[in-house]
Amino acid sequence: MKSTPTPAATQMDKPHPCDVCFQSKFCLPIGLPQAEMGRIRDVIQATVRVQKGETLFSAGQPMTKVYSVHAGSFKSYVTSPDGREQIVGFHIPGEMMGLEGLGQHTYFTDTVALEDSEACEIDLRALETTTRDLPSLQHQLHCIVGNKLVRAQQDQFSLGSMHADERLARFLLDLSERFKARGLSPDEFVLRMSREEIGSYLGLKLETVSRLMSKFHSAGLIHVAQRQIRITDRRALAELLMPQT
Amino acid sequence: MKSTPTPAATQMDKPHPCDVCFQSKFCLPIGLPQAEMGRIRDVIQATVRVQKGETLFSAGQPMTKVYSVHAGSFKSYVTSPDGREQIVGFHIPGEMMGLEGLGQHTYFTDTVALEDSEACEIDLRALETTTRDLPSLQHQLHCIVGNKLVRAQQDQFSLGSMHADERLARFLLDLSERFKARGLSPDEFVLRMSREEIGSYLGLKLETVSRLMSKFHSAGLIHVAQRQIRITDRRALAELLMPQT
DNA sequence: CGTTGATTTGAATATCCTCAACGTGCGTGG
DNA sequence: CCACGCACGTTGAGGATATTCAAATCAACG
Repeated sequence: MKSTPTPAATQMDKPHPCDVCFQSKFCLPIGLPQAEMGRIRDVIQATVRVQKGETLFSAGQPMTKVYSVHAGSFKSYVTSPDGREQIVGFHIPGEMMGLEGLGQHTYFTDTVALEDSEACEIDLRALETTTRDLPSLQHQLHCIVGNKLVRAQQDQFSLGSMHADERLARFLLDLSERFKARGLSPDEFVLRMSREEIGSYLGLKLETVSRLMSKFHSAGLIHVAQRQIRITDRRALAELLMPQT
Repeated sequence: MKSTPTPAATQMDKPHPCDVCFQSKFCLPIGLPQAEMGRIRDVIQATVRVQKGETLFSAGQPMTKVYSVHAGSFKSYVTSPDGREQIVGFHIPGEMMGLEGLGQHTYFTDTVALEDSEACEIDLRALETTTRDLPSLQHQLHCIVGNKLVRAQQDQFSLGSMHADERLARFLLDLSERFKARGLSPDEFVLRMSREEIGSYLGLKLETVSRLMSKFHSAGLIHVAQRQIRITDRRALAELLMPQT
């Protein structure tokens, strides 16, 4: 399954897509010394292909790797003893998955591809060793987990304090921003997840999500055709998040 | 404000209370070489006293330190642009605060003492430097952030998939476990936060929390007298979390 | 004691959910 | 190429859960 055959150093000019997660604007700026970039790349072991619906890793499994999305998209969900599932995150290219296993060395979520996708494997041992040598990589890792924690807190806010329509608006705007950060169109994109999956993530039922999509559509905030979304009135969508105005 | 005057090495026999967060059962077992323990202690700079209601750090502030609770308790909350507040966590002795700032070097929550409390300051630079030299400390830090991420996902499950009574039951059982892990009674304890604060954390209104406390009380699950709680039927409380049984 | 803030309790309401029916798009196979 | 079936999505009506508003009670503290 190894699909990174060329030594890292030879492709310095053309960044490997997996570097994205180490170069996000929130973290280190691009432009590290080449030697360091080479070593950072070396912790990326291989690229695995995962078909739509297939599981990348499961809760309870011993954890030896973290992953970054190379192409496609994934969902992560937790399952309670009585079988209820809650999606705790969607992942698009450049984002890391599996970090919550850092402590127990056990995955805590089931992570499944939403479409045919590819993920980069990063060996945990190699990552830990290399971060010790390479302060810039250490900092990068801290950035990533810090931002994961921030995102989790934002999700908590959404679930705990926002109304259904605000949650959906935030979801759409957040996705839009993330696409933009990856160089994709922020205004027009395809949802890779079902209404039910969106609902699970937002703590809503699929019917509620559907109703709100229709409501946003007829209010002229977005154009919806199945999973194809176009944001037509970003400002109004953003204003939903500030109810008093 | 410095209240750790004695060199770390001289008090090896009697662990400093702040070590707890570096020795949790979920992370490294106690019993590191003394030299390492000494260096780990050295990253703990000082102990700050915070009076009830005072702020330890605020969202948006530049972040140079993380903190661990030495004594007392804290709440962390996020505030939206329109002024709504959502408590995203309570912290008891041995737990770390401020880690979500790792990425942006900016705090993302307001963290406030629920009672007169003490927190240990840990300089971020010192922590980063020392973790590079000390694999055991690096691993410890990874454990802590990993467990933070797991906890955040559990909170997301609670907020997104559980009913009000289940959320409160989980809250009480979770607190109970954390007290137990710190050597305190798991069955009888004092809530340091108001009904409103519990409600904020659980995504409920204070009246709902109050009603459920009363309901649990009359159902014989717990004994409630203001903020004094005694868990009288742990099993029944736990069964609330598995609705089908 | 009287004031203040926190908590409890009640009644009416709103939001979101459940159940159910219907529509739409897409792939498969005739 | 069209028809069928199936998964997904939409829409409606009624109901449940948690909220809002309001009032009463309790505890702490000067």
